[in-house]
Amino acid sequence: MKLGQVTIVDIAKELNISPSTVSRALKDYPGISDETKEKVKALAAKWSYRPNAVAMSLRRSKSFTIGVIIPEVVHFFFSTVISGVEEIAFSNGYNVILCQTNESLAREKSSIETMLSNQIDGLLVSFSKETVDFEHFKKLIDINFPIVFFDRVPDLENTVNVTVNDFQGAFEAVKHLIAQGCTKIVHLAGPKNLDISKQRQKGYMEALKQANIPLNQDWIIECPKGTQEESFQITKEIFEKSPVPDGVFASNDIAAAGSMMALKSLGLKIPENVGVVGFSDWQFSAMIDPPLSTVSQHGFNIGQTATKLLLDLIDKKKEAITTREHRTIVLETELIIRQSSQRKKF
Amino acid sequence: MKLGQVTIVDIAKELNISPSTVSRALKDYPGISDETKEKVKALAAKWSYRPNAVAMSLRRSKSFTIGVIIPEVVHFFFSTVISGVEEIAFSNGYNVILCQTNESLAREKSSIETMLSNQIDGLLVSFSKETVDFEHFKKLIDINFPIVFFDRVPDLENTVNVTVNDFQGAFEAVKHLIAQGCTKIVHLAGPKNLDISKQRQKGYMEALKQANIPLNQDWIIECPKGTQEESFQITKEIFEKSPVPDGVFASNDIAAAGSMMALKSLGLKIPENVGVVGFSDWQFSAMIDPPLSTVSQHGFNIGQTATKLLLDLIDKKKEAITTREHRTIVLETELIIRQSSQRKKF
DNA sequence: TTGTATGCGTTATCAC
DNA sequence: GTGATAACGCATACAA
Repeated sequence: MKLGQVTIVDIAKELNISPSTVSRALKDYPGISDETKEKVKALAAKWSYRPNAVAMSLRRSKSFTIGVIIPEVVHFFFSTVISGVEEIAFSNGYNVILCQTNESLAREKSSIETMLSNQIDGLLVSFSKETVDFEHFKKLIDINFPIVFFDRVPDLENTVNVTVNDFQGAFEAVKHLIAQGCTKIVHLAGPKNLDISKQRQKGYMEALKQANIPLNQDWIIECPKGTQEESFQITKEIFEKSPVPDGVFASNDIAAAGSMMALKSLGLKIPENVGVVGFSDWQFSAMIDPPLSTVSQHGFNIGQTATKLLLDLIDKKKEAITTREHRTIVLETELIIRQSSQRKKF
Repeated sequence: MKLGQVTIVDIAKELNISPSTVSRALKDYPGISDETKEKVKALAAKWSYRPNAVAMSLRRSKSFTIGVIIPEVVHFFFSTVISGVEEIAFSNGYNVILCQTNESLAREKSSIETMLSNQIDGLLVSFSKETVDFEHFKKLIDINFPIVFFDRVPDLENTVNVTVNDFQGAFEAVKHLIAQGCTKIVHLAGPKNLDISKQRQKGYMEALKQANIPLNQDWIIECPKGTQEESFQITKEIFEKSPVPDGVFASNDIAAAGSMMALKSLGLKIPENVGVVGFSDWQFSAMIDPPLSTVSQHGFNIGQTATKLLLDLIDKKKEAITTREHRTIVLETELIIRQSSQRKKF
């Protein structure tokens, strides 16, 4: 019984055969006698031989590892996505190596470098809020490196993206608020440099337009940080002015929750005085008071879809199919109506 | 300008020097002329040379990668831990490769195999609820493989563990409930095979004992799944019987939330009729109605601490210090008092 | 059916 | 100061 890592050579020596025979026996190559196979496999099992994936990576120029770059792990949506990624990757024999950027561009760049150094076969990215220039991604795309963007997608050519229909999701959320009798609806918008923020804002505007409600630019407020405190503050300021709004559409649930706290502190009732809808369906959203209506993005599904696409790209690359197509998969959102917006029942 | 991966050999050829010289120049080895260094570094930069970490791993038998095994990514506590792990790993030049077991033992085993195959330098583990036999870990510990357990720690010798003081946390939570006037306190316990569950239950019992409150075994109910639905159901059943309890101490916040919903549905007021305290301080806990009192575990800190310990173990192994010590770092918890348990103010 | 030789990219150890 | 060589563990083209 050997200590530490047993190699193919150890087995070969013990059985007085060549390493290549061992290698072939272990992989059921045709043209190896059953007897040899048996012997090799038995000893491999006995010594609990474990192939060295690093050596295989080097030899075959393939690591069976994909990298995932996300802004933050501690973010319900992203952790859901990771879960989906991990699921598909694992069942296809791939490993997942993870880096969070903490919304920093510098960290994003260095993480990518490290991952490339580690010979990842492909990359899954949701870039940071600081990322406005996409050169570091463009370089990879130009050399046809498999990469799939999700949720936050760049304005670049020849990319493969997975997003949800943010426009439609926002549109329906606001349409719902209007149907519930809201006419003065504030939009707590996300960071301006993210396309998802723009789309959600567009959806908001389109819903107002279709209902012939005039747009009040003062009621579109950017929440760059997206924290509760921020939206708490912003909501307070707006609702202390006149005219007082009767609806809030927040671009994420955390902002919505902060907003709800502010409304409560002002003595306003939800949904009677103000209807509120968020975005993302965080885990807490069903549990707060009142339960928050929101737009679900199905993060698990995004993760799965993005990973499947990435594995496709990796396979295609292997087959030397170099025609790279630009593709964006848009998954549908789902409006989840809870109490925070149900004014018609009250 | 070369396409694809540039190697040390490419640079050597271009400059008509040997690969070893290039290697040394890049790492500022003594005994290389400044001129050569300049030339090499310039070309490396120009061609954006990126060292092949896989080749280095093979050569040096060190991958600068650590594996993390957790039950679920979509679990606020664990995602917080990951965040801490990633932080320390990254700043020490290590990569993090992640596998979730989904609470399955089979998956736990195969994940570990894969990671070992990938030559990880160390392992961070919080094992699955199914894991009652620790042979697969024992094997690793016996060969002195660097491994640190966190949160859920095994009953094995010579392990390095990071936990929080679950006993003390539970003790203080229940003591607080008693101080708030609760005398009939139910305990929604965690899975029996986890030490953390046992500790929390002990803390619960000790607090009762010190207050001379007789223990009612019927009021310790195991919630093996830990879902909201489960604790909702269990709570309903208990509170429909007589005598009706006036306090709930749940071994996690999700269970507490489910319990609170059940209480509300029974027309009971929180905290007036029933005081509730949870465990873990999930993100949603401050936002539900009423805000949930809970015991914070400081997951980020756990992740950081465990990773630091692991890197220590890895370094020690390198130095061939083989005296393995058994060590358990116990981090303190923090009782966070919110409305769900504040009966004295009402 | 099996063995030999070579190379994946890097670096430590000699040698010059 | 620099170069040649071997080795990390494995897979495979080519021999036998």
